[in-house]
Amino acid sequence: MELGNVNEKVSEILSAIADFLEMKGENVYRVMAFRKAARTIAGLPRRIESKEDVIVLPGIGKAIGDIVDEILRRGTSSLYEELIEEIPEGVREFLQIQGVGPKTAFSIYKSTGASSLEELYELISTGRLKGTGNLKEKTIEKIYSGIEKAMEKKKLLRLDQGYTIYTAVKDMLKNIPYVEDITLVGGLRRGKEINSDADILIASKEEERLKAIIDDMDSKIDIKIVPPEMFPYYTFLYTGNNIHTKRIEEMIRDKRIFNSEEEIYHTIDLQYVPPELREGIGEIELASEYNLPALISPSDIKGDLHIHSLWSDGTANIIDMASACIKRGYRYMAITDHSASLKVAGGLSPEDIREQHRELELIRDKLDGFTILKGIEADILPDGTLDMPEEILKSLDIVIASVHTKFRMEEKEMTERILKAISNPYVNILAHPTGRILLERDPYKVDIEKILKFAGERGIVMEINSSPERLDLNETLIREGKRLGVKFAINTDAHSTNHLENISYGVITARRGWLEAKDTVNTYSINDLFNIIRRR
DNA sequence: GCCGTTTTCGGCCCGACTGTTTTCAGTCG
Repeated sequence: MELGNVNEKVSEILSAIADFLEMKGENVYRVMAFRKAARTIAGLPRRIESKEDVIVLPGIGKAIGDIVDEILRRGTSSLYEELIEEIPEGVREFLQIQGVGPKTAFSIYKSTGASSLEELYELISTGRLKGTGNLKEKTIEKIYSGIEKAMEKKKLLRLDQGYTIYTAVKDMLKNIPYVEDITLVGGLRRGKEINSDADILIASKEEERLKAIIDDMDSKIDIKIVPPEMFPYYTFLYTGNNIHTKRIEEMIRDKRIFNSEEEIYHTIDLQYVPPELREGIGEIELASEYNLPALISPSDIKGDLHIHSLWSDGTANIIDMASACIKRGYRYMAITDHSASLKVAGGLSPEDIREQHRELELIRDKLDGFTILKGIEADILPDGTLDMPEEILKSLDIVIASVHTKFRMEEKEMTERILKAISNPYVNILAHPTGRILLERDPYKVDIEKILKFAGERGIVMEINSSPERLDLNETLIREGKRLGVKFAINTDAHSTNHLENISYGVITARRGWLEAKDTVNTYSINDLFNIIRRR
């Protein structure tokens, strides 16, 4: 088994088992147990070595422990093998189609034998899905449009998926002596949240030899090999968008040999433009005045203000989350579990909150120089009220509000709903303000301009959600918000200690939005942060 | 499948929405 990927592999097999069991109509709690175990293991900060490492974890007992043990020993599980004997692995892809769940996926396979999105697409295109199983016209239509989206999605890469590929390629090539340098270029290096491929640039004098090695790589990897002396120039050329690179190229004329990317900009008397800014939207003018924003960097972050724990749907307890934050050099974190109405996420009732606070008091005393803020991620109900009584909100250090239900409201309604919620004097932060899930769910219809304006005027902090699946706000909205005087919080919305690492995606997105440290409240000291929050 | 400080069996995760179901099954968040 590949080093470092053990947890992911175990987690992947467990979640496949969950999917297959669900398709077969197994007891939902058994299914949930596998799914939860998969999530817990994926979120662990340490590589699991043995059964003993996992059976101590919440939600993992002897049965799943034995399965993990088997995967660790032989790389797979006999339960998993039995299941894919019955249902081909490709049938799981059907679950990615909007509106298709385990039951429909299984019945499509049973009645047609289709075992991949492409096969299913072919069946529908040629009208052969009609009359099979109990699928009627409207459902088939829905599947048809969903399947195109799902196939499209298969071709695209989120930021995290792109980095994973890059890391793997880098690892693979690191011991080849004639690979002199390697870098990410293209949209991924600029931090774009969705890309069609991972553009990678390699410096080598032995293009042909190298080509033979990288020839059969994934279609989503685009590798270019250039002579080492040209590496800085091509790094520049393949990184910026067209507008940016064309303008710079006109300025540098025919010169191609540089010692570094920095030198390219300095040669033409420009300030060095960081990759995230190379979008051709005014950065060159600012660079010519040496007046680019002093972009925020990961080391500016002093704390995370949106963190879940075992109290709701997180997979780690509060003390473990705190330790992980301290390890990152943070000075504070806010525990913001879900509130009561979000039943699926184990939302906390007012009584739960009081109990959680008793635990927090105990932990607080043990942590020197690190502050845990008592918080909540309160659900914004359809009418714009929060599902937490005022007396609880009053007792908290920080209140995050967010929408988790009724996504399909009309724009006017949704805008009013959110405005009402952030008018609540106890609300400090609006979390994931557009609700999008990249490649899965569109943002809800909302007049975001109006929200940003209101937030700017009233001192509501807008969240940049660092989860690579969300990354809302995007760079355009961040710039717009900044113009309207909005302050931001770059949060991870961590549900496990591993998720804290996602902060880098939030920071790169903030940089694309031209943010500086001072625009972001979680770069402030705890006292300054408290001052901002208390002003509400 | 997991869990338990009155339980080793019997609860866990629920409500809204949608489609073709005339009384509910499947999906989603």
